[in-house]
Amino acid sequence: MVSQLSRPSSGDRTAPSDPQRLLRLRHTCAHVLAMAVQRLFPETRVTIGPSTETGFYYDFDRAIAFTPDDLTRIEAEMRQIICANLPIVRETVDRDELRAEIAQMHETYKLEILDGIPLGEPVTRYYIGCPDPALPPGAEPPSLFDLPAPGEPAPAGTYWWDLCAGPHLNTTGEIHPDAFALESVAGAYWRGDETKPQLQRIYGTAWETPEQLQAYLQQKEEAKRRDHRKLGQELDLFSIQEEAGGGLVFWHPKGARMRLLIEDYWRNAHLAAGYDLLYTPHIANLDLWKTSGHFEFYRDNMFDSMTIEAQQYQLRPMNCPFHVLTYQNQLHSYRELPLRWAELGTVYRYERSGVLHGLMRVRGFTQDDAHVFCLPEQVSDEILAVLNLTEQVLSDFGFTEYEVNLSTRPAKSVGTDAVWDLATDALIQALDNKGWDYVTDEGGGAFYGPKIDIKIRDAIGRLWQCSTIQVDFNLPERFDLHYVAADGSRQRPIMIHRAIFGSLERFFGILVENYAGDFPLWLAPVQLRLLPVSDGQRDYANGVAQTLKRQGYRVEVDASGDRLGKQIRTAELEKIPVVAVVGKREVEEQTLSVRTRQDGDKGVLGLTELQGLMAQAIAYRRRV
RNA sequence: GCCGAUGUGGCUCAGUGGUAGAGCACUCGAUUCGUAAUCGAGCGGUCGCGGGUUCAAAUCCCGCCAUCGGCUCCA
Repeated sequence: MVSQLSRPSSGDRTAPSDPQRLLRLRHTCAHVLAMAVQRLFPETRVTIGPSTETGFYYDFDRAIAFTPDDLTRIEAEMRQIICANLPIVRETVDRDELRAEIAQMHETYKLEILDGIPLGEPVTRYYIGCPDPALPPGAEPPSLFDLPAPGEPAPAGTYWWDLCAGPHLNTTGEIHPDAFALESVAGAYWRGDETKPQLQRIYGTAWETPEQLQAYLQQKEEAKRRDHRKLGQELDLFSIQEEAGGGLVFWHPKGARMRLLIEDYWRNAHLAAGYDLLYTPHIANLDLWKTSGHFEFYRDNMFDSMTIEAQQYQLRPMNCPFHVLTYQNQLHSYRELPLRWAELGTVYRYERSGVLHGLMRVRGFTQDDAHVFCLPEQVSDEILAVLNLTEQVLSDFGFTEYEVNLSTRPAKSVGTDAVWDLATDALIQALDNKGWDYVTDEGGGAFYGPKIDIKIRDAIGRLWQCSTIQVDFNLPERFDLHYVAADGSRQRPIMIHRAIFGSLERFFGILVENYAGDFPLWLAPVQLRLLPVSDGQRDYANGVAQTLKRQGYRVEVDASGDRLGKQIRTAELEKIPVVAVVGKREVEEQTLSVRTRQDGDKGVLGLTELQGLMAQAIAYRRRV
């Protein structure tokens, strides 16, 4: 057996960094993790352990839960294995022999994996360490706890193996012992299927160098610093309260002020882009949802219906049927189309308790929804117009980098293939006209039609899904919508669903994280705070505040009576963009000592200079 | 929903079977002060909720709720 093995060269941690090597390194880390776990907890059964974007994980089946202490021990064991610089050896094996061997080890998951490998494909295993031919199969190999010093050969027979297609590093020593870390343990279903047994997943992160690991950990800290749930609390923007229930958002005055600014911007942008606005109810007769198909296809996400005078009513999970009813309310000529109707429509969806997450995943939220009813020949241009509007809106909020997905027909869906092809082609044509690159997500569409999803990249490089554009041939059919064509015949309009923010709640959360709570001046809930040095300047400060408020600025006067240093500290902690100190000198000279968050002390300014500074930042949607 | 962890004043956290604590915030008093915390006093919690064990429960056990990290799902 040993003769078939290809021996690796010695450990090499200085190899040039390339993406393929990083994948191998992470995959090898997963194996080292599994080896460490099985050495420490021999009753554990192994499953799979791939690399991830930042590291690796391995799923284990073990009756007892791993504790944080266990992770520390496992990590130490991994470091032993790495420092022992054990060879990693690939072996092509006979399927039936391996099956017998695995069966004897009671590694049932591995057996399932083995049987899932198509006949004719080679079956390989990867050793860590070198199997000792003298050691009978299944026998306990020597302990790794008394490994030799790094660089010296490991004792013969110290090994572990995993059924695996690879590829891997050549030795465990190629992993830098200070460039990996175990991160967390979590539940995960076998094969990602919630009807299958739940396993314990240990997550780790791994990099080429300790510096890269540190950079990653810093990035994680940075994300924690920007967490909208933390900042939402600290800046008093919103809350989610246990008494009311999970996933239901309370907008506090400052958050509500920002939301109003966002909504105002949105309304103006839509009116300018040829949209009309609608307001429609939050509940409707259940029959409406049966007609629309939601009751059949979306029921899992709908709250239970309620009975009102022997009729069933349904809290809405989507706005589209209401816009359809509005369309249906009268006969439309082809001359009227396209009709573009937008609504900040609040919807309620049942989400399983475990998935709720701050503002990003809630049970009640407001979509910036719109539906375009148009002629078939208008579809492509209308989608292009939506893409343009989306780009304009997102970039005004500071997002200029996008990743675009085209999602095609899912398994659970309505309509004929021909109709789906037509809709998908219209989306592709619009994307081509816009000149945007996109990736296709096969089967990722809504049940009623294909869609374009736009993800935005935030200040620290993360992607967030916001905008969505969907072509729908289904609802017009179900509701028997029509328009009167030039020849007097009745024809079916095509419906485009679209949202730019997606959900106001989620978009707001993304804004908070993108700006880390340091909002551009046009969005800041409080733009300017005046700080009186002592009580004698309070009247002057109030007068200045009044003047600016009348001009539409959001201004406060610090009424705490604290000393100046404390007032500045408080304003900094609240991330107020501009503060103006008012002392005796300023009152005498009718000036203000201005300090901005970005630039610090701006010196003494007159009122008009301050207005100019602020007006410019607002006009350019900049931070100040 | 599932796995694991967590839940103590408005906020951040200490307290592991024996009379509930600190800092900040808040209120009051003194100070009227010049660019990131003035000093002092006071108010404030049936320790997430419900049940159980015990002479005695924030602490141990059970159930539920919420939050956090994941899985599945998703705006």
